Amino acid sequence: MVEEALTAERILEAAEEVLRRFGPAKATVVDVARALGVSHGSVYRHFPSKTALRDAVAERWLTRVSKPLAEVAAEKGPAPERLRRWLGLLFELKRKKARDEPELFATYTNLVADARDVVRVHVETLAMQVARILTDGVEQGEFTLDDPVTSAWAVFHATARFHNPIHASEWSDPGIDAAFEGVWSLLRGGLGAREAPAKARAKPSKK
Amino acid sequence: MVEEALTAERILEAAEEVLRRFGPAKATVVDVARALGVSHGSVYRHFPSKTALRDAVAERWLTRVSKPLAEVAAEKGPAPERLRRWLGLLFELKRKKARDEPELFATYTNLVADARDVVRVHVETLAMQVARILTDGVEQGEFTLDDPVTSAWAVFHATARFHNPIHASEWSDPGIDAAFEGVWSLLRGGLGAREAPAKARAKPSKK
DNA sequence: AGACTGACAGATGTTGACTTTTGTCATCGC
DNA sequence: GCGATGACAAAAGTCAACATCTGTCAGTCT
Repeated sequence: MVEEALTAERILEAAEEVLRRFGPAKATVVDVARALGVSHGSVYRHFPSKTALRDAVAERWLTRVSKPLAEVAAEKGPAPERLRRWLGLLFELKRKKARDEPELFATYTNLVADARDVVRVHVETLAMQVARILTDGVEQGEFTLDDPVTSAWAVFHATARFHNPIHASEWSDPGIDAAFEGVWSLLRGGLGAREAPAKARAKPSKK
Repeated sequence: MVEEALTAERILEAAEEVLRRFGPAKATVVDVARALGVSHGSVYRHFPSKTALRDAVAERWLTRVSKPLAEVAAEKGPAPERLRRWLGLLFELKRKKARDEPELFATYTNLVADARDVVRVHVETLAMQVARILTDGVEQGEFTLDDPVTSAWAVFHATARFHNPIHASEWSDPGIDAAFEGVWSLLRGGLGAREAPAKARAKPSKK
């Protein structure tokens, strides 16, 4: 009988399923191995530690968050509206994960608390997406900014309440959407947002 | 021999000292009573529960935070500079507390996690101080705002990273002051900050 | 009579013996 | 030889017996 080869990919799928079922507190490497019908020693042939396995699961999962955001960031339209949609989508995605996949979300929250590398990379990816939108906006004359990267981080910090899982318990507060509106409107002003001048549409003027 | 009467005030002092020594996890009502040389039953004559006692200690402590801030909020000078100083002082005070009084700070962090009333009042007090500065700024023609109270809350949410104790572990990061600068500069723009027009100094124009 | 006590019940926390889990590695089978 | 195994040591987690703590109240002292 042909057994399917044990690959990192298959382990990740099984691990995600096990995490989804038992949560980060109860899921063990033995559970993952059992789901695959192998010994737990075999899992250690593909991942150096349980932590590495958990990080890898989280990384896949975080990529599924940042991919739709990357699409928005790469759009061509007006930057202020795009940034608004991007931030709204980020908040919406995180909230949805927290609601619909509480066990995987708990795994992510643990990673954030540990300040693990996966999270740093994820956050940097997102900040660079914001920076891209801001740069577009500056080129299109819609934003007034000295340094889009610094501003991108500032936007990220200022909206922490709406995407950092440490604040997840506040996401069901009744006033949270109004709070988001308030912060957004402050940020839009802080970025010097205005209608793109018609001339800038055709060809951005120098500097 | 004349024993000093057992008052709520004396209990609070002893409780604060006990909390400072043992932290919120280890301090007991019996410890507080022992420090005062009375039975723990007597403490319950003045506070209905351990929680109420802890809240009362935290309230005293939080007042010591918000009082110097209230002084800054009540100053007369230019509002943008005043807001900047107010936010900087808030951040500085919280960081100092976290560094110098870790046990009392842990008590406060627990209260925040429990979403207790004392904290809600503290946060509302602070937001109203911000609102006051913003209102002054609008009257002096230094800010452009539809609704200073909404903006005050937005400022508060956007700066959560720099005063919410849930983020205390990030306050020793090397980049934290730069992050604060970045967020501040975004906020200042978002408030429509500008030099106060000379005419406004004498008498604010209507609306 | 009112402030305080101390014994008490139920809730909460601690301890330590025991179980499970993580991670390693010599060995196996294809 | 390569991937997998399973026996093993060390680390971490469980759980029940035990200890402490919270909150109450009948009763003492002044």
